Amino acid sequence: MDKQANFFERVFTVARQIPVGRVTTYGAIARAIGAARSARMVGYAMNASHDDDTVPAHRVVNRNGLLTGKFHFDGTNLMQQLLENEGVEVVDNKVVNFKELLWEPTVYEGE
DNA sequence: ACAATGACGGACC
DNA sequence: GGGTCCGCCATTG
Repeated sequence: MDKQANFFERVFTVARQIPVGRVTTYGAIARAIGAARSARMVGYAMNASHDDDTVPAHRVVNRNGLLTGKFHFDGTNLMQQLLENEGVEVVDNKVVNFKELLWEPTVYEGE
């Protein structure tokens, strides 16, 4: 469990650094925590983020800029609503100007 | 310990 | 350009 919390904690730490009105990808976060090939785990960690409301999981999308995780939120379009609320335009479950809004997290150098 | 799964990503067709 | 398959790696059954 400790290990798990550690892994998720890395993801949460980086996710919290995502500026408002900006988005990032699972792969970007994965690299930031030193697990470039664990992009799926990032999404998995996001699933656990429900326990931590300090993690803006709605700002995390896949490499396509598609709101893949929107289905995991309470509402069907809750994720989109949150993004639009922050100024991120979303159309067809996809982030508009995704490339421009894409924010690359800094490498989390814990310890 | 083994097999299946998954909020991804890249390679391949 | 679009659809499909495989690989990654931690979590869960």
